[in-house]
Amino acid sequence: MNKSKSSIEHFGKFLFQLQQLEKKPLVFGNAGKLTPSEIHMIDAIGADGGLFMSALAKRLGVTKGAATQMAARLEQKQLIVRQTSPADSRSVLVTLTAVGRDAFFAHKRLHEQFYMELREQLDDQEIAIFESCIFKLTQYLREKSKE
Amino acid sequence: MNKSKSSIEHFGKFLFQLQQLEKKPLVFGNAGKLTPSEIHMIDAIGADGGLFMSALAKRLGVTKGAATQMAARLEQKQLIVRQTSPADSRSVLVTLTAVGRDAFFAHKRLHEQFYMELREQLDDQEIAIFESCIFKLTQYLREKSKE
DNA sequence: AAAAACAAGTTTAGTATATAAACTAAAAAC
DNA sequence: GTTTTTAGTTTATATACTAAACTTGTTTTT
Repeated sequence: MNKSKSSIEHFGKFLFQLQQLEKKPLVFGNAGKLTPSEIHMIDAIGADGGLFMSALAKRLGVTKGAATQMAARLEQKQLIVRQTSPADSRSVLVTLTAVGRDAFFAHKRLHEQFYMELREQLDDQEIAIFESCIFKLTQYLREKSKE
Repeated sequence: MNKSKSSIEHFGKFLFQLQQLEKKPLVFGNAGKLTPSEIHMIDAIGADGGLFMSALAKRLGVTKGAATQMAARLEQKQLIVRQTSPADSRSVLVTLTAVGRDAFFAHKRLHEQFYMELREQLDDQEIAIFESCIFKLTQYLREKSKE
């Protein structure tokens, strides 16, 4: 029980440390400084190759209104393009511009590099089990959120 | 390489899922609804048994100004007490009231219960290795942030 | 001991990010 | 063809934060 108490504290601290790393605006490629929320939206769009506003909002876990505002800002910065769908003129398809894609890849590389650094702290068996734990927990949380 | 690509995505998703869980205000004990930042400050104070404003700000990873504002709100809600130190009249010692402690313990129980749920998804070996990984990574990030 | 430097905390103005609710317009259902 | 649903936007408001100026109290320097 004492052991588990200490573990939960380490877990909490780990999450806190990760959060702190993503707090301040950073430069991504030649897109200039982007806030965490901005690059987060860029990332969601880039990972999908383009999506509609509703799907984007859902993926980011925010309301459609919030997504609209952020998308307006990114469009003004010329990192994304919004175009109404020919099939359904209510729908708005969001895609990255060349500069947006540049930011997307810069961010992706940064994350990959960071994740590799983390992996270097562990041995092969630890990596294998750690990653399988993450996968299981992700599945569990997904099921749980459906309830 | 394909395996590792998928792992980083699961890791990212896991962190996102955890973040989503702590987004909306919740009721803690008889302290009423508290926002994530409010309960976070309560947690930091309760875990220490009381601390000074600077230490509190540092622990939360925010500026002293931000800590002052949040503390003012929690004091108004009668969850904490601020008193100037007799040793150094510039320093302000922050402690929890009875209601604040109640919120602290309610939050702690919630976290413990959640962490137990996560553990139930894993077998004994996985738990042992997962927790040792978390510990190692926490240590690594701490060293890294000192640079 | 007086002046300068430093430290603890607060205040203020501004910014980022979000929600909720009212709204417009298009599509689907009946 | 009217009603309902869906997609997205707008607006007003709230939260949480920072940076910088500030006040007050404590050290340090000379």
